[in-house]
Amino acid sequence: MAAHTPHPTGTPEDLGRTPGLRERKKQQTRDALVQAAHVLFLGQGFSRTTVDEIASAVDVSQRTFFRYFANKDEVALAVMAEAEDYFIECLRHRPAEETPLQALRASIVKAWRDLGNARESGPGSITSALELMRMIEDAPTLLAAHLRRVTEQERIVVRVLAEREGLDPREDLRPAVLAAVFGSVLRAAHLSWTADREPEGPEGMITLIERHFDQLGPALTGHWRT
Amino acid sequence: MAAHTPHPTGTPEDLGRTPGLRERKKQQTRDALVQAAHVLFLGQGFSRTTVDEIASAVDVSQRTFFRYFANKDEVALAVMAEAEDYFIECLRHRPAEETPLQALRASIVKAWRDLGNARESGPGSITSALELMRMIEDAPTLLAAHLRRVTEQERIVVRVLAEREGLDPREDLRPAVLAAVFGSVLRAAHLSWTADREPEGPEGMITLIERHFDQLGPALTGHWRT
DNA sequence: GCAGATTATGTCAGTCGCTGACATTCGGCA
DNA sequence: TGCCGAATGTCAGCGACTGACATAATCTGC
Repeated sequence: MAAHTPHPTGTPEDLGRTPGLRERKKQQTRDALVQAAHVLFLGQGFSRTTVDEIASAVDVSQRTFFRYFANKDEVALAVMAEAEDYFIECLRHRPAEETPLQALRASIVKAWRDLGNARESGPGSITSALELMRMIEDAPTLLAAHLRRVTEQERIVVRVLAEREGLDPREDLRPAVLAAVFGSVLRAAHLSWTADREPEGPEGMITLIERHFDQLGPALTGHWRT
Repeated sequence: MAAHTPHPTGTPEDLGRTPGLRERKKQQTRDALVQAAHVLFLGQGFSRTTVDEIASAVDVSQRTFFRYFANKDEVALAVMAEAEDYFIECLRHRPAEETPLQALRASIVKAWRDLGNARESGPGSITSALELMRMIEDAPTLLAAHLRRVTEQERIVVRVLAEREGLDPREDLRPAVLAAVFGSVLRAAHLSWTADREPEGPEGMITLIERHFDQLGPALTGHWRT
């Protein structure tokens, strides 16, 4: 809103900083679409909200909506997508001394915590993402789309892990296996979250994730009956 | 076609064995739909096949198709659904001495092997299921639907494991975690299968699954660089 | 066998998600 | 100011899916 840059085409360091009016307006309508969709979804449910409603709430045509988002699912998952990207960023900057599993666990906890401390409310807030997760579970197509996104993220995790440890993911199966296991533990934690319906915020989610990670060893080894 | 039962309402043991003409015809058209869909999908791709085509190939109305299958994805995944059910059956009959992880691994191997040895070809054959898996990967909505099915299966696995070991899955997280890990290892193996494009049949898939399971321990523990 | 209750199926109209094609408007830039 | 390209609107259309109602087929008791 408050533009602090007087000259549109200014000093060299302005390159990429002030993206120009056109770019700003695009980002603006994109954010507006996400926000409007979010409000409508939480208000009246995902399936009972039509794309036309979202579009006309922002006063753009339906066609324009589909130029920003490939489908209705995408606008719903846009908020979570940011969080996922941030997690990847965290993973890339973990110290090399950590084991791969430690690095993954530390990254996801850091990602949740940072995002939780950052914006408290608004369209991109973490509480919004948590509300979204509840919604996902009872919208079949949305859940499906979300799972697909998760698997795409897993592929990235495989690549990052392989780079980090300096090995070829096609020869060594460990990156793929660990990425898959990591993703599945997270999903189990998420399911637990939506099922138990604990009202705590991001910190509640973090402890849930930690609890599930702690069960990884016990779940895999030996008999369970004492 | 050749009716060997002279009396429609026959002996007591006929109850549930001969489901009546109506029920038989239903099963018949259902099978025909699955088969026709399968042929069309593999021939011209999933997205380029319309429901109308499938329906008219079996000479029923589109509306009837949707009374058998909730959506286009479902008819594509119908074949794999049988295999999944059989796996659950295998898991239920594993000896109690095995650890949960051993039981899961043995069940999936047995399921693939039995189904591989059973019907060599036909609409419900295992080779069909393998062909399907290739198709799933490049049909976004289909992949999404498949992933959703997988998570539903995981919930069942959680229940079976909890019963088997006699504990409450809401208190003890191990069933949920192990089920999730198991599912993720399988998905990694499946991805590997579709990526490497090894032409071997069910046995190839089995060895792939075993190889991935063998990497579970190594992937989770310690550093990877020697 | 035969009415009458059930149940599967067909037909039709309609909604919604999504896409291609073309015209129009608006920001970027000389 | 005037041109270029990008963003948007409009329109027509396809395909997945659904509700409502009519029709035809099975099943049931007699």
